[in-house]
Amino acid sequence: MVSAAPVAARQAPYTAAVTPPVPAFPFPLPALRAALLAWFDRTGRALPWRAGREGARDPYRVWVAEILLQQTQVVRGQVYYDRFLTAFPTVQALAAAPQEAVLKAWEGCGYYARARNLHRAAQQVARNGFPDSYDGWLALPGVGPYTAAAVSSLALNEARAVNDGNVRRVLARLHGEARPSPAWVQGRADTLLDPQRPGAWNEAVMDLGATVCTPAAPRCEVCPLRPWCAASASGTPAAYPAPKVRAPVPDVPVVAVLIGTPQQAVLERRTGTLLGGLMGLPAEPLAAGEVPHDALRRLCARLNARPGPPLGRLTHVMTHRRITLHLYAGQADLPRQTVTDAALSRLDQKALALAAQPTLL
DNA sequence: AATACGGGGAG
DNA sequence: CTCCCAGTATT
Repeated sequence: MVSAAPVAARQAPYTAAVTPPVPAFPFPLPALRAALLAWFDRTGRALPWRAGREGARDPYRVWVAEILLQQTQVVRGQVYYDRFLTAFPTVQALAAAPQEAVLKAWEGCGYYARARNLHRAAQQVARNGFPDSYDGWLALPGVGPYTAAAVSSLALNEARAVNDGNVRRVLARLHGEARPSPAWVQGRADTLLDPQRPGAWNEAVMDLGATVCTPAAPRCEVCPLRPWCAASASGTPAAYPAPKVRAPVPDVPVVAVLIGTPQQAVLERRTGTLLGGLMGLPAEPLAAGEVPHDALRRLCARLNARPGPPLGRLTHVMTHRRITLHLYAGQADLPRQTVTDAALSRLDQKALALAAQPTLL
């Protein structure tokens, strides 16, 4: 029912400081804004990072929360938020901490580049002070268009519209758009944003998406935007937006070795983008057609260790990998670490738990 | 425009 | 099982 707004030719996606031209806007903007903000003022969630005056929140707390909440549901982010703020109450404390301590606080939360970038950015902020604009925030590592809009609207009262999964779904349904492009969503969000209360508006749209305009079974009966919603009128609101096509998840066999005990073990620091910076049991992916025991010999040769008996097998699903880990014992005269002191991925936590329960399987 | 990047909740 | 989550960096 609604045609996509034309995108300005040279405008970079995501950075839409300028609203793309919108043809005849289909809603009465003041009434729609008033309806959603009234709903938000009545039923908005009381979350720990929402303390402080509207539009003048503590930038450090807002920032940490927004990084933690990237691709992470609020209930889970809240646990890590409390843990992280206790460990690093100020940006100075975060900047002064070693990376291992930061990753330990992030342990199990996933997407560990968030923690590495946040730590690096904190060192810039401790030196230069907090950015005073959307563009300043955007320049920090780990801060993209979403986070820059969130922090600048919530802490600086800057009129910037966030574009996250909630906003995408709410606007796709409101307009009846099945395949909203990022630029389309940003344009609509910019138009809708209440410039008088940008922070509250952003939180209101996200709250609506999280609690009412949910992916599978939206509760249109209680939605303050129902009078204007094309998807609700269609009778099948859950059909908007259409599901994203996802690449199949490959199966990746891996061999790992436990040298020592599940409590005191030889650990390696992972490098690269996958689990980079975390510690873990020495491990190697199997080559094509290789059997686990041959990979174990290769791994042990690298470590100068002697291969031992199998301890078990486990599977671990990540977003884009399904790992089958074959765990063996090994012997070597190498320094061990107390595993509870190290920052480990869930995969390594599972492997150590498996080794501690050798009767299973 | 596609892909890599964790882990878990909800249906 | 599938789909999604207060996204970002890299290609």
